[in-house]
Amino acid sequence: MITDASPLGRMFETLAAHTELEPDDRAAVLALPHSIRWLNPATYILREGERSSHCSVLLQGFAYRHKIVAEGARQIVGICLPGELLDLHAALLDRSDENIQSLSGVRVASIPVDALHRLMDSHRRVSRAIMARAMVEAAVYREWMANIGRRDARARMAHFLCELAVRQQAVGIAQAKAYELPMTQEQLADLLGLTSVHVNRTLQVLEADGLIERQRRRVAIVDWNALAGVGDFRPHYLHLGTPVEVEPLRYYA
Amino acid sequence: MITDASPLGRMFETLAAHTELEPDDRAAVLALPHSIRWLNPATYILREGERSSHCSVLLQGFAYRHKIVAEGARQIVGICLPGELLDLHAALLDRSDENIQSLSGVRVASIPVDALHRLMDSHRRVSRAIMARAMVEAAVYREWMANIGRRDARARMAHFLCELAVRQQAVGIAQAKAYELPMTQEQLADLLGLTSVHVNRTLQVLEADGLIERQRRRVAIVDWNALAGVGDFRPHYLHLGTPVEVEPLRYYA
DNA sequence: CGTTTAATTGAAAGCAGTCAAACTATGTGG
DNA sequence: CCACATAGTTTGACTGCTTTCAATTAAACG
Repeated sequence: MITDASPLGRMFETLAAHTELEPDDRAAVLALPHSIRWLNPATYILREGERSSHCSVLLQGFAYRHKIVAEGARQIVGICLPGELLDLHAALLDRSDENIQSLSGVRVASIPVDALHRLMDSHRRVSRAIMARAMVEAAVYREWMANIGRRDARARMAHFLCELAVRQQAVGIAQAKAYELPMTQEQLADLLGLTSVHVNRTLQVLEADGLIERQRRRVAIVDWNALAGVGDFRPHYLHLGTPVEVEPLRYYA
Repeated sequence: MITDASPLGRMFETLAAHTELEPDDRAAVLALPHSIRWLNPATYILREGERSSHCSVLLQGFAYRHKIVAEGARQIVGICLPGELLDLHAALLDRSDENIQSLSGVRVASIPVDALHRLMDSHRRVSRAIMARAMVEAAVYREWMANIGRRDARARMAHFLCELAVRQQAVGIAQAKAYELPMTQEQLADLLGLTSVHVNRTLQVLEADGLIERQRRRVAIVDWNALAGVGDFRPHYLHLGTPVEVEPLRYYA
């Protein structure tokens, strides 16, 4: 439960999800200097090639990571949810190799890189927690690679829908029975390594088969077990200590 | 130049490549308790689902990370070169979500997780260096995702061949003019999200076009610029401070 | 409301997959 | 040193999932 009013509270919860943290760790995280911005949808938070002196924490809304390859094709390489530290690599490497862009309207906190380094130097458990988060992020990258490289369109889509459901529930922003999918079909296509036309057809098949229902930008997973089966979805790679309870999702409760 | 005889010397060099480290950092890394094993090709170093109390450092030879999806299809999600810390996630998360297997015969050092934690707690620069390496690893994951998701077979293969050339040169194990590709075409296929049949045909085309030459398990990049062009290869995502000099590679000369 | 953006549909083409067989190394034991 | 076994590479014919191209419909927006 996130009962905390501090902007960075959710970030702390995210860190504490994988590593045991103490009250003084919490105090140190919440005490990080930061400035908060509201950004419109589709705003760049970080650009490829950019050098930056601040790290961004996503407080509210969704963001995504993407890369542009030759001929302008785009691959979305990650979806970011509230509580996540978006660009730790900015603190540790030279220039960014990816773009990060808001998907919805977002609230973002900027933390000076120096402050983050001081925090990690002084609080070993926090440092470890941040590292653990980075490990989870890498695990998700690996799973996506397997998803794109070795599953067909139907399975890819099913897998992604399951992942997003679980992750949204894990941070407590899914309404349990259905969730928001704040993406166009073109974005979904760029995420799954497909074309938007094929994404459209794939979604229709999943709906026709009674696995999901769609309504605007919302998705309801009608038959969780079937969808997870189709997508070969096993959530262990998300490293959520206690498996999140994933009950069948429905529009109509 | 790696003029160091200590087994962990190469690991230190790898860490120092992205973060400035001091002599006492070096001493601390080299002082890590460890045991060394020789492993045959195709030996598992880590298995999915496994919990482990040690971290492995690859000292010599090649290894690869992979995941198995439904119906037994395999996706290779990473190639590991000497000097790399293979399974930091073992130290920070519960169970492994991937398999790590030797490609060639390898020499591996096992370091107790506790010792690694103590090192990171006491040496902030080393801790930062390890984190930076993890960031680079993640950057490679992202690039591979873009490679698999948004490039055709020809470009995918070209990109991978370029990456491996640069990375091998970066750790000083490529003979500059040509390098070892210690993989079967089936493994290449599982890495690129293709079939072995198509990998075979793709390699033949690259050779016929005069971009590469093949001989056993060795590859020679005949026309670097052309190959990098075909593969849309830009090495910035490898975050090698000073760009590695990549001269055209040839067998002869 | 008109305008723009996103979703949907149909038909045709193509890149890569599948299946099966032949060929080439490499290695082993007699 | 050769016969056989095994693993990996190569080739051909055919199939098919996904893309491409184009046009239409629906939704979102100011």
